Amino acid sequence: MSERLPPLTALRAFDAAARHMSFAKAAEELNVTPAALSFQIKSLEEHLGAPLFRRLNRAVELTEAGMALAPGAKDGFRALSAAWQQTRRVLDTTSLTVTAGPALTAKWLAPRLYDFARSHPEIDLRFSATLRNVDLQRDGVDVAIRFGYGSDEGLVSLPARAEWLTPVMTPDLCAQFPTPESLRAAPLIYDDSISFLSPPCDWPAWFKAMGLEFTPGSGTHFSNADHAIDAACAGLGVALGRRPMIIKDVQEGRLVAPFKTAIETEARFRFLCLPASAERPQIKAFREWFFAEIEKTAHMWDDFDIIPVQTL
Amino acid sequence: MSERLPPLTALRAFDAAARHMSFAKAAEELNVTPAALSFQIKSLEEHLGAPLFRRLNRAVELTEAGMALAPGAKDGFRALSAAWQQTRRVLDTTSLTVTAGPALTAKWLAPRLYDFARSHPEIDLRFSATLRNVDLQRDGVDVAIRFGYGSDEGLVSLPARAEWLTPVMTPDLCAQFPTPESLRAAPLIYDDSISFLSPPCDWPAWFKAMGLEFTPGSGTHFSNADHAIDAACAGLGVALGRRPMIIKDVQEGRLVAPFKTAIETEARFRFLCLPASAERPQIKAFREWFFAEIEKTAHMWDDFDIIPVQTL
DNA sequence: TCTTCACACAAGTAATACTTAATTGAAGGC
DNA sequence: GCCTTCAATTAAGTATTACTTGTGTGAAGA
Repeated sequence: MSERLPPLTALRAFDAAARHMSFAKAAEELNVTPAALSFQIKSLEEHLGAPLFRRLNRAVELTEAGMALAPGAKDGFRALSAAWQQTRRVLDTTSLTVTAGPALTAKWLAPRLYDFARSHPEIDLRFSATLRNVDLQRDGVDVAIRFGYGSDEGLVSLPARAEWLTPVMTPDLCAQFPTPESLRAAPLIYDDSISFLSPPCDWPAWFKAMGLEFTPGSGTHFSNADHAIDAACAGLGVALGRRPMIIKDVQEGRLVAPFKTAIETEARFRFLCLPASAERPQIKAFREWFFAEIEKTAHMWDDFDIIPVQTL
Repeated sequence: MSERLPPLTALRAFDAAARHMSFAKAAEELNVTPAALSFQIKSLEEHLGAPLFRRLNRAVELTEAGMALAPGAKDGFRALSAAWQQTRRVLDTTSLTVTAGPALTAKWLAPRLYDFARSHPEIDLRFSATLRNVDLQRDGVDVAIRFGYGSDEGLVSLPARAEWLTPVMTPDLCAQFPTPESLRAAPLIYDDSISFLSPPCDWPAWFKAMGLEFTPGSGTHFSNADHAIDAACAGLGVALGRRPMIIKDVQEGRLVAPFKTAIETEARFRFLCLPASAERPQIKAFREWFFAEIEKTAHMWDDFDIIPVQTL
């Protein structure tokens, strides 16, 4: 093995050409003329002592050697590029991009974010509500708040408080169904966004926790947790609401949570960021605000019986 | 984020400097003068708009930004380097480096390799017997033959025939201990190199397979399988031998395997190579020879009862 | 205090990368 | 079958980048 590495510009030219399978497109990506790119590839092939591309009529294809080089080159440059982007981001102490699911955004984050923005006017806050599990590195997102059991390989992952569910409804509806037993006759609202939980955290689980027989009947299903809660606010029925989703509506009297029993799941919200970003000032500020904000309302549920769903 | 990537030579200079934490040593690695390297780092810092190193009296240390960049840069260049080396190796159709454990080498491979070398005179064969699990990519090894249950992430892994164990001893000793029952009084040889197997494949397991009571007494222990077999050849006692380890000595009459019952483990020998190497001619030739060689002697054990150890 | 060590700077030079412009060679429309 | 178009190549000239030599600076250690 003569040397550790060939000329890097030539290698980058090869990477672009292999990804596009076209010298012209690769040249465009690198902002050079096709001639320059052709020359780079040629010089790399001379360096190696064998062709990397087979030149066809109006296309190119990789040789054996090219096929051996292409994936590693792609990975290598991707790693370098990611590292560089991350370095640029570390230097940026003003902007902060946060992503979270639509339900948490609507019911918990959005009403509170104004408070954060006001106490940190130097931070340029950008927000992206999506269900898609974004790639922090690739998508230029600094912080993600995600719900689930969490397998956050390679990320800093800080779990929030335990998550549990309790029935909520309008005060009017509560007058009609004042007891857990009577609830079985009430119109029930199902939140399908947490149907992935195992063991399940749904109406059957809650009734079981109360020691009540329950045969699932019909009910209204919503794919988003915030829609389920909104439906409950509108008096459509009784929803099984998660702590962060119901807190605002309960505080402001639109909903009541009359039965002081909740079922707890092991799934939680987690605060996620890249390790290299964990101590950046704006991220530290957001993290501290986020967890402080959760603690602020923790006392509200002191009189609840919390029953872990896996013990049912 | 202005551009995708900074000048690559500058980035490589940074990588070397960060790995050595010294501009002088980095310059030496890249075969340039310290001045050139210093200039490269400076240009990279200008590109970024912030310093990457903090210049101390007679040392340098990474800044926040430098610490963000260094690991990614290291990974990136390592990936590129590995890809390049692999590409060079793909072009080499003459040399072949094989590694295996000392026991398989002594008892199975070494006696047969001459045959392979003779029928492939064009291949420059290099052999490395070690227990260490070498990294094919890093250590420039083309093929590894390893024993175990196999978790060969990222490698082409071809399992050999099922592996089983049966008692072997010298003919003289066999006259003294002609039956499985009598074996309990015989001097037993233990091969500790397979003590990691689960469920265990040792003397208690074999006697259990025979339906015999057995209380483990003393015995001679060897850390290498080949030493255990050698001891059996010397008449020291009865060893529980694996198929590839005993075949030569049984064929040539030094040992006999009188009890036609063997215990089978799920662990096997695997033929391992890098995916990019799988179709290189010399590796293909070696692979085909290896598996054909195993088949050659498969008939020898046709009259054996093979009892999977996990059913015991 | 003097020496040594590690890096920085400046000027000049060597090497490399890139552009423009013309060329080849084959596919596809007419 | 001819012409057009497309993709890559080649050659010559130019711009840019990378490197060397030589000198300078500041601090640690003898």
